[in-house]
Amino acid sequence: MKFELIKSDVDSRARAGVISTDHGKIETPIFMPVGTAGSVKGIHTRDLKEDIKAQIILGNTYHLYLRPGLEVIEKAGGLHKFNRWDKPILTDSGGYQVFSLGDIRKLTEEGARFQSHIDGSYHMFTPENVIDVQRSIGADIIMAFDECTPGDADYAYAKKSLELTQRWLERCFTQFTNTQPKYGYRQSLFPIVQGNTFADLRKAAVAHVKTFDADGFAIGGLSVGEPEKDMYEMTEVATADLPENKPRYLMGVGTPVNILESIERGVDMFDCVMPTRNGRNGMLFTSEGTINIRNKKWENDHSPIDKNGTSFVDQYSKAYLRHLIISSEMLGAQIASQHNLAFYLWLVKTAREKIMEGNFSSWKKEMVNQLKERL
RNA sequence: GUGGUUGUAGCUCAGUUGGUUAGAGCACUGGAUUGUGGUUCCAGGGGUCGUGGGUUCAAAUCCCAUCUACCACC
Repeated sequence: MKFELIKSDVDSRARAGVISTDHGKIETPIFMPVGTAGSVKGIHTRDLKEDIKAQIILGNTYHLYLRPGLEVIEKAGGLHKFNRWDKPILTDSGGYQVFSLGDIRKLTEEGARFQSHIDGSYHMFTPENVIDVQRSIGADIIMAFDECTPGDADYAYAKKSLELTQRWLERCFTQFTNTQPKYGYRQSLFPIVQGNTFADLRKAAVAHVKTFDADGFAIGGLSVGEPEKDMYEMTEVATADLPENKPRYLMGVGTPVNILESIERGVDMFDCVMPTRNGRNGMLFTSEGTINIRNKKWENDHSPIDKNGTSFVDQYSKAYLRHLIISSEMLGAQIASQHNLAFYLWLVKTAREKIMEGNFSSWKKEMVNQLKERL
């Protein structure tokens, strides 16, 4: 994998670049739709490509490992063949699931023991086997196994946790170096910067990850309950010291405003469940603000969902989409997800254009105000 | 016609030996959701307790009448 920095903004740390993988190029800044179990819920790959214009999607190690399991994916020839998505894929390592499924985990130096949410069976993730699993899934970008601390963790816990994540990172890279891709194309391993909301820990974490010859770097442990202000501060602390010539991936973020603020702070890659999960529950993001389509005021509004939208689904009326969502019709979740993803991809594409034109900052300021509106 | 059962929120139902301001789930109206368990959480509105009498300090609860729906019998 290769990253080329095309243009740096004059007024901020915002950047435009291109990532080249064996499955094609990714123009940054980019948003990556989340496809947990090998599918972006409710969206065909055709629409993902042609309508939403996604350039890379996520898969989830935790979920794919539990179901369908590695044997099936290997027999399919890897995830790209299995789900018929021939562009780049990134897999999350499962570190976040260990955190978010908190009740059923046990962390040790060796790794994380957890119980399947599907059948209650016991499993162990270690830095080594998480790399192996991601070799089997075959994503272009794979993530290190880390511990993601909750937003309100105290300093002592954050420090102890960071040190564990750092030891795990060493083991991830050792395993990565000692193994080969299974399907004939290259894979890149991204370390993850932890350190919670403590600037000195974040700085130490960045210094540590830079000692590895990685193709890109992720910032994790944010948007997990900490104040928004802390999230921006920690992002700045991280991007200040990360290598200029490698992409930065802010994990799990976020709202459209979060994304613009983070692009301004030097982030190149994003993923978030918000456009799909919140979409399924009736929350729509548009260039004019946020809509809760369940609200009664849309009951008889027969205007398009988003008159400025780029997706064909934007032609459906608000009243119809409200009816579908309230009736729990599958099509409602599909339309809302597709609209939101198309909007997110439009947002980062436009941000990139503005960076290229050299007027990102003024556009971003205006856009952020508009995005905060509730319609 | 006779006997029995039933009636409490939009729906399905709780409601103790009579005892504060009659509850729940779903639905409805708002809000939340950030490296996805097709969610989950928070808040709110809404009831002449079928109707009319009676007993009692006090009735959704006990008594009488009446209406409604259903069941059985004639």
